[in-house]
Amino acid sequence: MFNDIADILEIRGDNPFRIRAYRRAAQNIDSMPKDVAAMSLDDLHKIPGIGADLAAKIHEYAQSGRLEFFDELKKEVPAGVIGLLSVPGLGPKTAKLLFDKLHIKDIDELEMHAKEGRLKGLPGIKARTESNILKGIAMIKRHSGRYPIGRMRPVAEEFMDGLRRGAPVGEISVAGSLRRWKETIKDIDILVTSRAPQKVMEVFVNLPQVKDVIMKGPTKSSVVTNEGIQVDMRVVSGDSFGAALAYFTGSREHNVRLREMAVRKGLKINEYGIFDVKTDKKLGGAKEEDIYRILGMPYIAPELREDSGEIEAALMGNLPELIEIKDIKGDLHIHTKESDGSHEIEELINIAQTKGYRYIAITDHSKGLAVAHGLSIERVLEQNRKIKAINKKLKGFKLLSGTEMDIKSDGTLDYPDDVLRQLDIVIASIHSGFRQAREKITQRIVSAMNNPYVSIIAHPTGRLIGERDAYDIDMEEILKTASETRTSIEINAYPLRLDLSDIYVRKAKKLGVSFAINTDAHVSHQFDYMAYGTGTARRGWIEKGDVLNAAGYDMLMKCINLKRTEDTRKR
DNA sequence: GCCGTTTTCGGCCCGACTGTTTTCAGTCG
Repeated sequence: MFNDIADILEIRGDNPFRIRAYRRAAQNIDSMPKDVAAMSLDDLHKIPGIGADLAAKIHEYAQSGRLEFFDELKKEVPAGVIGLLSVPGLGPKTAKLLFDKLHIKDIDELEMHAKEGRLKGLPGIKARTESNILKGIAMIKRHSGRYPIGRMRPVAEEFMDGLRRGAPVGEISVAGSLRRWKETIKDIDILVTSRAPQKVMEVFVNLPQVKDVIMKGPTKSSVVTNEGIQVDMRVVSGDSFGAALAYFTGSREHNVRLREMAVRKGLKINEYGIFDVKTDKKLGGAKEEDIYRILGMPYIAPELREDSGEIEAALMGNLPELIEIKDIKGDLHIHTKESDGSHEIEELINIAQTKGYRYIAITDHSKGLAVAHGLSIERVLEQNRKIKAINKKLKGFKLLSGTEMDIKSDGTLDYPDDVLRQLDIVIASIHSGFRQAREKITQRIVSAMNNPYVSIIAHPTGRLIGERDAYDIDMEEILKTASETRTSIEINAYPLRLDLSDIYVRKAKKLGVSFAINTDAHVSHQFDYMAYGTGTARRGWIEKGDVLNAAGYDMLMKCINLKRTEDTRKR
């Protein structure tokens, strides 16, 4: 709602800083793990960017379900006019013009007018603008919104390969939200250094996967792929690479904070470097670290750059030592041919060893998940025996016998304790009853965590990004129970899941929860999904010590057995 | 509309590209 208000204020031509205040508040609320509707006025006021006025507005909406200010604004500018802003190249000034002069109230009306050539002749609009608007409308009709990161990474890699092969590039890097490992990505940002920017641009806009060129200048170009994905590229010289990377990686909010700090110190930051304002002398910019160092801070990892406390932490020397992919010692959630995977155990061991892992857990589905050929008690015990036999032959590598046990829709577990006891590790997860009431689903997971043999809750919210919403659970209750019962929460690295999500990961960490970062691999190449898992973990400020499968084998087994022997079950 | 070891009033990040303009506004990131 605050974003909509900001849009309307923008169309009205209101004070830009007031508009920014609404946007900043919206962004900060969006990244809150807590429901702001349940917060007191005092607590609301503590959220950065929310002062007396916005706190009162949130409160008003939480109490009455309405916001009078918003209702009043909508009388001035109909909701559909806000929608016009989603057309690329069409901003608030044009939206206002179209609404005032032609009474265009939504995208359909805009398309009609444009097709009939009735936009031409308005001040500042000629044939070119009209056709650009039509192109923009066609584009948002094809696809609007964001793509899951798993879809975007490979596209970015293709572009970078194409540039490396065909263009005179030095350094090359993804930037933007892709580099920050956000779970969904709007467009791909690529930064390169080159002494021949024009040449790079020519190669870029002529890559085979490019369908349309949105803009093309000497240092900055944007294209759209055949699939409708926008790719922005920026070329700078080597001595500006760091500054440009920082600028282009964002987030916008993080950059604004840095630049504000710079201004107070008599400095200026842009994509070319960090400068002394008075002398215009360049103080740095070849490396990202320059910017942070000159502002008096340690380097802040891209995943943290959301203006959600990382700058304060950096200034205080309290930044986390984020987990890295090389810290991962094994994958604890893997399927074999026995259920719905593609490989035999022996093949999986080979793949794991090439990854440098010290152990993996074999966790096929349990009997309740018949569609995935879940293992009967007999089959899982047979697999357990087989794993123990293989283990004897392995050197410097351990195989854990496990299961991804279904938490059935009535809340019971799919295997009895005397079966679970024989396995090395038990993951529990939900595959049915997604639409049950909040208390019911929460209770299913809580009671699974209260079982001493359940070490990990896999994909705890069941969401599939862009396809299926999370089921309705009381996350607070689940994270609290996880912490109390020494149950790890999975960060499922499957790119469509990324479940637990970054915001909750950070909250869980504050509650003392431990994590397992697992790929849920069903086929060999999915072992590579681990990077998405660590990316999400890093966005949640996770350190090596928070992660079960960053521990060595002995410590891992110690953690699992601690819960088993302690028996924290509520009786 | 927010915010303050420079300020409770007066600031609030910075630059590239496009299309329409004869010098710049609008849009975007």
